[in-house]
Amino acid sequence: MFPEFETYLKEQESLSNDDIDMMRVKSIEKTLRRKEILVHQGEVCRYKIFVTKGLLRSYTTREDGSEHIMHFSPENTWFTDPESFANAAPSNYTIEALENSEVILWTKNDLRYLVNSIPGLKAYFDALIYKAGTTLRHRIHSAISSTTEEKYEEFIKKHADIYARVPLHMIASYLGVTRETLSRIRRAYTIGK
Amino acid sequence: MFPEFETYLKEQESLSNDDIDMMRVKSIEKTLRRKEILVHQGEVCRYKIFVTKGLLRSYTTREDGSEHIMHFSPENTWFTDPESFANAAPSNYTIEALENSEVILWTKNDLRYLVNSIPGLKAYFDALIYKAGTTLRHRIHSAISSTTEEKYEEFIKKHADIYARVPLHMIASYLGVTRETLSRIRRAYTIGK
DNA sequence: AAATAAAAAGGAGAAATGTCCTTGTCTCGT
DNA sequence: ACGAGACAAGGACATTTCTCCTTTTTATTT
Repeated sequence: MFPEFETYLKEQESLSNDDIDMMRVKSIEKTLRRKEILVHQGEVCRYKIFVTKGLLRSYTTREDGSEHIMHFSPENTWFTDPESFANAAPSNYTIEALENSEVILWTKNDLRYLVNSIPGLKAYFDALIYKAGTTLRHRIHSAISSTTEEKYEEFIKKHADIYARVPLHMIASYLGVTRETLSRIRRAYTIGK
Repeated sequence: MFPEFETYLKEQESLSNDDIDMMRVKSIEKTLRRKEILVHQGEVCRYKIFVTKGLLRSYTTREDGSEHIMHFSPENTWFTDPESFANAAPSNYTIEALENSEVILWTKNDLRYLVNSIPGLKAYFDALIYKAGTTLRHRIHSAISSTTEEKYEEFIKKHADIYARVPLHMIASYLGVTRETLSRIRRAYTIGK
């Protein structure tokens, strides 16, 4: 579990073995079964998460029972609820494993310590935050300006890996439409080649 | 123009007069008339912008001529196109003054120099980026999970200042619906008190 | 102050989406 | 390997939104 993380991180950022060891000491390894929930809506998301294997999602449930998926996080990605994690506030989201997964966790305090101790780690996370911001802005622009068909088409192009691994109704939920609408879009889309 | 900025910034972050002077030296003051465009779609957004007076917006224009508003930036807020600014890439957005406005500009190089020279400035911008991220995530969640009426209601509550200053068709554009739809929502909303 | 432009509301029909339902297939867990 | 549950597709109808249009009101400019 940690070896996969080590391999990945060394590709991303040049870190010494000592640096990696510091991160290992503070890390918590966890195995999740499919459908297992890591953070329940209303709980504090105490961890920054690195997914070494499998796939997580975060979603909210409204009063009427409808689910709305905020994010998919496959292997070799970082994940958390930033608002809950940063402020130790109850999370609006449920974080669930969609496949049998393996994750590494760090608490906020430990992560702060690591960022202060390991040169380059702050810059690494800053770059990730910048990229995440780009993605968020793009998703907003798409939400307000694209047709459902365009959103679907972009999703399967940009997230072919996720598309192949999650049920369609979750893609519909991520895009903000019902599964029936997505089904209609797909019909028209496949016929139109 | 700069005095307003100085007043604002000193409230936000404890900076020495020397720090402020450094920022002043690198700053570019600019006055914009209503409807004047600061960055055209396709141009590089070379500046990080602080609005001391007035109101800016960023928007895209699609092939069919429809406009989609990404952001409103009133006085005492920072603004730029992060993707264009960071990478010196052509911007997808047009940045336009909606009122006669006054802005202060810094280039990327100058800002990098300032952030490296002024203690606390990096942390200040980091905090702004975090808050912006929270806003973006909230807007996405709203886009995929709220009804148009809920989006409208939230907008006028959270952005009462903007609501009072921009035409309704721009709010519709920001929310991702046509002005006719917004008009209908408002009718139902006002009747339902 | 008058002339011009912009903004808002509303109507009517078309298109898209949501809702509720059934059916057939697939998949997962035991 | 089997059975229960999840998933996908599609039909039918209701609702929402879009599109195109006119009319009235409000702002802006000269």
